[in-house]
Amino acid sequence: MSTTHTIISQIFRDIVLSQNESRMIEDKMERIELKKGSSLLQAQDTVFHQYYVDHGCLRTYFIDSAGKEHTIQFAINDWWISDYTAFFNTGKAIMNIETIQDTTFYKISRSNMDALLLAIPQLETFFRKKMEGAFASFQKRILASLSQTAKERYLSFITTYPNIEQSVKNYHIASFLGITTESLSRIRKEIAQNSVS
Amino acid sequence: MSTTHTIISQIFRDIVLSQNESRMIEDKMERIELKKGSSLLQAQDTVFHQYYVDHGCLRTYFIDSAGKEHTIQFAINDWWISDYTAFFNTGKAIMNIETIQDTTFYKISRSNMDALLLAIPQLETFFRKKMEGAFASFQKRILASLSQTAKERYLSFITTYPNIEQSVKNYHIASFLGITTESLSRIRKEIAQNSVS
DNA sequence: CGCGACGTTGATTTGCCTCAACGATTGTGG
DNA sequence: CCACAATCGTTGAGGCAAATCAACGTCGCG
Repeated sequence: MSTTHTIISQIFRDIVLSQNESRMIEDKMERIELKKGSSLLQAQDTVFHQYYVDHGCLRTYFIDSAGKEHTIQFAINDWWISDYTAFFNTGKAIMNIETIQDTTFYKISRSNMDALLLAIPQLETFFRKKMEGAFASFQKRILASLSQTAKERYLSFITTYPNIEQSVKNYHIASFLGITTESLSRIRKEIAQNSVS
Repeated sequence: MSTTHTIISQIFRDIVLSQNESRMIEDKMERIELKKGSSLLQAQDTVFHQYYVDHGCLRTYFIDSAGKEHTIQFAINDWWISDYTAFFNTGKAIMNIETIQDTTFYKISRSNMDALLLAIPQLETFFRKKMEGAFASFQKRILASLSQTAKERYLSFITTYPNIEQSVKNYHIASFLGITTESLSRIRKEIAQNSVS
């Protein structure tokens, strides 16, 4: 059993695949290793791929009209990531994707994915579930941004991503939470002080 | 051709359905008319249905820990709406759904939908596309909340929903934008003044 | 070692909220 | 159909959370 074969059964462990099906998928995905700070996708590019992170960390971010970066998603171990809005229509990206650590990931193109979906119908369910999960987490973020203070959002962030803080820069977290680095720094200070007393 | 039959071909006009298929769908959907201010779903309810609006207006909102309402989505003509996070898992709602005008809509249960998806595979694509559209609009909202001021969000709101303003109360719009009614009022005043000068 | 990137802290400003009062509009019963 | 109440929208004063601007530590790396 090859290493790649092993990773395929790991990625799709929710469904049962024959050896043949596994090999088909393996053929359509490409393994890539990149150093920290590499760009995978830039706004205006046509989005052909989605990515599965084996280890390391990717993030999607977008740059607003004032030139500020906003992090939309971090992807660590076992997460899928892309600019999905563009990926679904094979349209132009509005987001950027980059590695923020040395990262090993697998990529699959929209056309290869469509072929696999036809050949292996169970994958339809697999990707639909991933989609529903992503949808739910987006909704959760909207609720959070409407109803929570920056401090509350930070606390729930470190609960959701308990180990991410060592991996990512302060300003990445700040841009995910929708605040400045200065504000994040003050929030951390406040939390540290409260937990001492 | 019955009225209901007509509406079915209207709802699913993106795909081609045989008369038989149309009738199958018709059997699984229920037409409902409700007066303004009626509740369709409350938080904690198990979510069994999604809804297609024929005419009128529905909204989903959630109530945060401080008791404040936040509008997540308006649904007018030809929109689908539900608490999708819960609908997908047949789980408990965190949102509420109500009519904010006299509304005619159709509802379909998860189990009936699953049956239809099996019987009419094209529907899989139809609903996936709807899903992708909803996903994109959620993403757009996250971007907006991260990068735009209340005034900018209001301006893009009235562009996106040009005719909704007559139908919905000020405080519904405010709760959608994540601001207070007072702030919305001031924003409107400011815009009116600028357009005069 | 020294430079650049990153994080922290302080002073000030700003956008929006809160609280309060007051018009405007809508709906309802007599 | 009018009168009155309830609901909704507007305006003002004051406050607060977070942004901005600026300066200064700190850490890692060539």
